[in-house]
Amino acid sequence: MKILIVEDEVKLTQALEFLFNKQKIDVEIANDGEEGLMLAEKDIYDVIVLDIMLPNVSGLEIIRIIREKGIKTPVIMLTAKDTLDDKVLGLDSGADDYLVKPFSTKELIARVRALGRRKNTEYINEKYEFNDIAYLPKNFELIIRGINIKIPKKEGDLLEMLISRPGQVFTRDQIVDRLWGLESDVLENNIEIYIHHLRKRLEETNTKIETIRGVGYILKEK
Amino acid sequence: MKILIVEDEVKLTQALEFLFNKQKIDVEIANDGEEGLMLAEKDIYDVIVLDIMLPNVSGLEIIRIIREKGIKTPVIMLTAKDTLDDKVLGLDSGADDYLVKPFSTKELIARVRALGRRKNTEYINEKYEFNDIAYLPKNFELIIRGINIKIPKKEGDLLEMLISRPGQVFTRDQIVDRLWGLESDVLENNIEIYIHHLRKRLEETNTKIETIRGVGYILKEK
DNA sequence: AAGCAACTTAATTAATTCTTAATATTGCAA
DNA sequence: TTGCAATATTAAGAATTAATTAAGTTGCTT
Repeated sequence: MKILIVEDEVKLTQALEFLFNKQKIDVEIANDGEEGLMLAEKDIYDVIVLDIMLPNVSGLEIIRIIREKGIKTPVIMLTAKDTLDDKVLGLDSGADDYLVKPFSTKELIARVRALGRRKNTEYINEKYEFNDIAYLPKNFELIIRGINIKIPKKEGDLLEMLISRPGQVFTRDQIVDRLWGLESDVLENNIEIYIHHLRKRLEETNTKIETIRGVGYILKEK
Repeated sequence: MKILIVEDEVKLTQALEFLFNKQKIDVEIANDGEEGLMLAEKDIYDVIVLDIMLPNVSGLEIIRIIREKGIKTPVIMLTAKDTLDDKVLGLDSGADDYLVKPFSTKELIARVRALGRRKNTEYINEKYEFNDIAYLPKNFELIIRGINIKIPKKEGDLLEMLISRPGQVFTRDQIVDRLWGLESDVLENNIEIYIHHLRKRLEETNTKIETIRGVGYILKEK
């Protein structure tokens, strides 16, 4: 699971990053609204944690914009007591949950987990299932015909991305961003290599990865 | 998605072009009002970004004229703080959104995206449906009798254009402009080739592409 | 510190898509 | 109805993008 935290208090973000990492949850940080919006738009996160009060672009703005764009990633809002407004309370803002500052980090982690796992959300934390395959991100295990196969991390991350929303196209950019981070400059060829590895593993299954030339890849039934 | 930017600051337009391209958004630039109007009239863009203060013809003029002509492309206005007038603020000008200079390029990109994806906009939808066919531009998939067929990009772009407004004639010029860009010098014969490909795909359906001799093509029920 | 697994780079091969070009057909006007 | 311009068809080769293979590097584990 990979989450985005948009929050301008640097100390807090550092602490959260550390705690989430301990829980095997990857974290990307944005320290202002503008950067947060840019990252959120990438549509590569499982959960977004969003402070309302932000420099440049407010949290509510960010939600509005990404929801307009059809991005359905669950959002948890962080609000100070004195900025608690009805929109947030009623979750009309487009957010899925909120926490009032100061909050317990344990509580936040629990809620991130809960949202990441929620039914109806495309991402499910514990186990992804599609067609005749399943994947356990926690142990990087691909399950085919009841047999669990441990696969390398990068392969796992890629598979997780694809299986989290089968039938949806993931662009090469999205894949690079998610697997190698934002300002990485790995050769795009690496995508093809991991796709290749996964395809080999899926050979005997009824599931395939389709190429959308010039765009990206998509997980489908054969 | 393809957008038109009408703005006389060359440095700004160059920067924007670069940034939009990175987001896989095609950009056409006009550096003065006259050229901008000429291009906007072509009615081949998904979004138009329009500076108010322009040499020759003002941005407000351009909107007025294209709206009079029935062109519904969403428009985002760029205004300096000191030329912010009520018309723009109230969006009575015919524009759909506005940004005050200096603006965050990320914000602009976000808003272009939001408008480009808006329902009822002619281009860019999740799914186009007409008669007995449908098209998914994201995956370049044509759906016939419940079967999804992947088609090449150029074919897809052409189909998207036609199916976005069925029953409307698209001129050969519009098609060339949209598929190959303005100063391209591909042989016009290419249009016929792609029309031909699409027709083959539509053979078994109840939908056809009709030739309007000397003008262009139109998507219709058989 | 050696050995192994995972990851990255690089180079080659394969496949698809786009364009050119050459030829055939159609529809319209004189 | 003949001839011309516009459109349709087909085939071939360029160009682009992806797949594959191999070799080298890193970093972890024991």
